Amino acid sequence: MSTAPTVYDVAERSGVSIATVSRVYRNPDSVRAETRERVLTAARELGYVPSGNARGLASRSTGVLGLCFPDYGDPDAEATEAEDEDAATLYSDQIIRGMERAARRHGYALLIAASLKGGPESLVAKVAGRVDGFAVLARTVPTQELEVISRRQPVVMLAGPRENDQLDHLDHIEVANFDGQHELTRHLIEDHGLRRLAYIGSVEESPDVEARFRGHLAACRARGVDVGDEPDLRVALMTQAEGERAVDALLAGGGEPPEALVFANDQMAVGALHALQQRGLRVPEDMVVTGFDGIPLSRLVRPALTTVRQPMLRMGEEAVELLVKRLSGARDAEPVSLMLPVTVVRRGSCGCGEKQETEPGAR
Amino acid sequence: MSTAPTVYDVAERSGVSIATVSRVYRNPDSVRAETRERVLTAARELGYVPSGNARGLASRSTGVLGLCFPDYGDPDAEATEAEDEDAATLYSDQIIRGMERAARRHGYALLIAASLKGGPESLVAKVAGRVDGFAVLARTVPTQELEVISRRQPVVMLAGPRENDQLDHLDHIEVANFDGQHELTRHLIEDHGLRRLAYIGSVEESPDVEARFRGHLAACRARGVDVGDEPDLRVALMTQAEGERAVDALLAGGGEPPEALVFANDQMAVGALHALQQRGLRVPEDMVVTGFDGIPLSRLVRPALTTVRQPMLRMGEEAVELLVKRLSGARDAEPVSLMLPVTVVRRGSCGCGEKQETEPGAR
DNA sequence: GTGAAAGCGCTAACAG
DNA sequence: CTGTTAGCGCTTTCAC
Repeated sequence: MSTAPTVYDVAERSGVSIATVSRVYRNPDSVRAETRERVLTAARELGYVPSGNARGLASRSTGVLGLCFPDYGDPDAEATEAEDEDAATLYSDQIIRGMERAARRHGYALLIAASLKGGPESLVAKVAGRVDGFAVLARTVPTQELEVISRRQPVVMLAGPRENDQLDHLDHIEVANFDGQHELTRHLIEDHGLRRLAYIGSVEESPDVEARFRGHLAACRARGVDVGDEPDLRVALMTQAEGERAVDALLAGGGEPPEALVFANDQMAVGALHALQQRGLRVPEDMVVTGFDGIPLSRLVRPALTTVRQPMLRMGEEAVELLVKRLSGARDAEPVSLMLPVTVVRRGSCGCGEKQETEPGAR
Repeated sequence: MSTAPTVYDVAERSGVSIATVSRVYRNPDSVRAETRERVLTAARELGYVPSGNARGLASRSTGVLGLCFPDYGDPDAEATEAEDEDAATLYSDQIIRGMERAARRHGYALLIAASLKGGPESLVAKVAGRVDGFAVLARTVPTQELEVISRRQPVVMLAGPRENDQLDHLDHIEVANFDGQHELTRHLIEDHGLRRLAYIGSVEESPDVEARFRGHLAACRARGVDVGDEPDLRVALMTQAEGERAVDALLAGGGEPPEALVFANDQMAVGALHALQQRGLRVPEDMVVTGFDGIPLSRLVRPALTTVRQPMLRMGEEAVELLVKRLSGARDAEPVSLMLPVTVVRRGSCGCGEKQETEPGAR
């Protein structure tokens, strides 16, 4: 593999100038058909492929959009190609797919990178330097670094609430966590007449998870249902295993057991379903269970899980739309903030037989 | 957003030369600590982000690996955010995840793009021009184009058999389709004593799917089981819906019904499970069903599906390893061809109660 | 340890 | 329609 051929080589071989070679690729119609063919032939013979870098440099644009997401779990932990895979199939994969799809529609490719740590040269910087604009999953990147970068190119922040500090000039997309949980809890209280609800959250300080809990709180309080300021239980990881453990913890103590277990995500809820089954408790007759996220698994378990579906795919698409909009003119427009509506999916685990969907008031 | 600051701006502001600014980013230790700080400070104040393009141009490398995959389904068909999503979650998503993970380990980012059609400037060319090397899912890209590109940079071909023609210098990773199906069919015949097997394939000319059928054939013939030269049925799409239809087609005709339905993928098999259930037929008592792929759904359906699990995640990882190896020296080494072993997963749908796994002879 | 200068391969006016 | 000419922003010897 010698040195790759350049426009000069192609130009020389086809007897035209480099400008013409360039035109053939950028705007074929602006070159006479015959000339074009000569150039293309020469290029083929030489094995010429235009350098994206040189192009980007000269034209100040890359035709690539980016996505930075957190490094879920360490890459060396060879996950058992079965169990955990489903779990991870959530967030980032869906967003990636949504972005890829939308990007393609607009003629962009997608550059993805999970966070790495490094010297002055961090992940974002690397991505930022190679794309026209990018999306960041909340809390993936140091605020200050993002601030600097976002001064130079469009960035959209995904999930999480709008950052309080200096990032308020970024476009931003979040999901109606509060509304979703609020509606779900309301449903349990009003439609199913439940009063003793146990909420299982996470110790992790995720704004999204917190918003869900606040939705739960609000729904309870508005209806005089007894509820503390804190989740009844906070787990470390929000996994199925933790969900199973949660059941033990909540049913172990004396006193009257709850009528419903309201989980902050589907994974835990699924784990709970297992644990409950093993204890010989029926869902929903003996105990109602609900989740949050709407992962594929949620509708496959028995009973199917009542949950709140997050539109992650759509989030990815919207992110691209926002970026594309900025890139085509509206660079200095006011920052946009989208709140994507969620869907409450009522299924067997709360006692609703047929699947029903509700979309709580999204703004 | 004015013009982005460059090394010159940073150099001027910090009172050093552009060379020093460059060094601070490429090799921090080669610059005196004090100087380095001055530069970094200036950079921060200015909002400087190194241009990946300029870097790539100057250093002839991008730090990015690529993946081209086919455009499954049209992007405008807003899939019902539930049904079809699971299906698509297969192939490309898993590969993407595997590649991303491995790429990250090696300090690379990943550029992904689904096929688009376009002028002389096709998808691959775009990707190729922006990465140091890339993987292509078989049959995503015109052979000739690939041939040209692969003369200039490492390319690894994923799935599909090694292309016969001029692409035999590419590294190549495939999955043991033949072995996997062979072992599965053998299992049905020898361990379950079945003799009347119906194979459901695809009209599409996929080499992978063909290899599976050949594995089936070989297993049958070696044991004197009656089987034709062609699948008993070829469907158009390999979807759940087609799987349901297949059941109708195969059970409609007079004559003795088959004892087992051997599907070329899991999707169809799952559809068949539904259809069978609706007809009041029990699986596996009345009819054995098997799939191929090992999608998450396969272990969630009831009865759980006996299938052959493909290591797509690993394929992504191996692809990156191959690329990295080429990029770090072994550019002219002999082309490598990997055959990844598959795993036969015995579950309820063939009559095996407990889950058992077998890895047929992979080379 | 730091500076000067020469490109990397391409696009983009501007002439012809 | 095609050629000429400047850069685009950074890395990289080679001196100092």
